[in-house]
Amino acid sequence: MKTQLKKGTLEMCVLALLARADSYAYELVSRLADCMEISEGTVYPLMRRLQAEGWVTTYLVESASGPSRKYYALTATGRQSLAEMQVEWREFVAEVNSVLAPQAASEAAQAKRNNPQGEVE
Amino acid sequence: MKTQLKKGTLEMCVLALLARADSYAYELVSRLADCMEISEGTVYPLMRRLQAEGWVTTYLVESASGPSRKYYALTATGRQSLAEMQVEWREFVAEVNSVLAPQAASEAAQAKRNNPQGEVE
DNA sequence: GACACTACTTTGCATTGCAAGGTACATGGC
DNA sequence: GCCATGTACCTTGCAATGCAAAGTAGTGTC
Repeated sequence: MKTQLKKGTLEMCVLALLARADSYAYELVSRLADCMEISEGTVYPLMRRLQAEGWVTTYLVESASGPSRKYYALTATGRQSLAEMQVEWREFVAEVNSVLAPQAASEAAQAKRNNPQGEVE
Repeated sequence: MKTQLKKGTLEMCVLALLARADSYAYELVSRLADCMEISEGTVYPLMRRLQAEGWVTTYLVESASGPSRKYYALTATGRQSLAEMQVEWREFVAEVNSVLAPQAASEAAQAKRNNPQGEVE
């Protein structure tokens, strides 16, 4: 079931990590493992998709001990898309929560208004 | 993109609606439309899946004006599964939020502790 | 009967996770 | 040198589950 929940969120999570620091794909897998998991079989096609969208660029860095690393950096377009995804995510979470418990959802909406990062709907 | 976000959540949302009142599939579509959308092509196979899992039972009710309606009712097993799904959903949301903004996520975790419905992790 | 609405159903497709398999490079042990 | 291990990259087949589109059936209205 978790796998299905993840669909649609991993791109955004990867972009969010890259917004904080450039990474190579293998490193992203371990950085993400702290909070959630993404498999290697997923991350490479995913990075390719992000690149095709123009959301990331790549550069190679020689490694002192091992193969060279292909780093990914967020583009301005990618940063913009990440912001839009985050808005969509928040709206989506609110929608689901309003289905699960309409009363609790309105409390969550209040908490969101008090969140400095949040945007008033 | 929204479509992918929805994957994994619709079963839970449908169970949540049924927890509040029995419904027939077509009605579920319109009840859900208030907060989020589910297409007809989705809801019927989904109801079949829920039934196969033993989470819902069905009964037929003659309609005064139109074809008879196939109502779905939540079973005790379904109610249990719904509760488990909700726990998983909350954990998942927290995970994603912690990736998006590690600091804001810890604030959300505090808000969750103050939520009477919440469960302390 | 034709049309619109309600209610149900199926099917093909697109998308995107995962697991498994593989390649290449560097290092260390035998 | 050969093998094992770890790092880093990559591909492929599959499963699952949304959606759109097509269809059927019952009822009411014109």
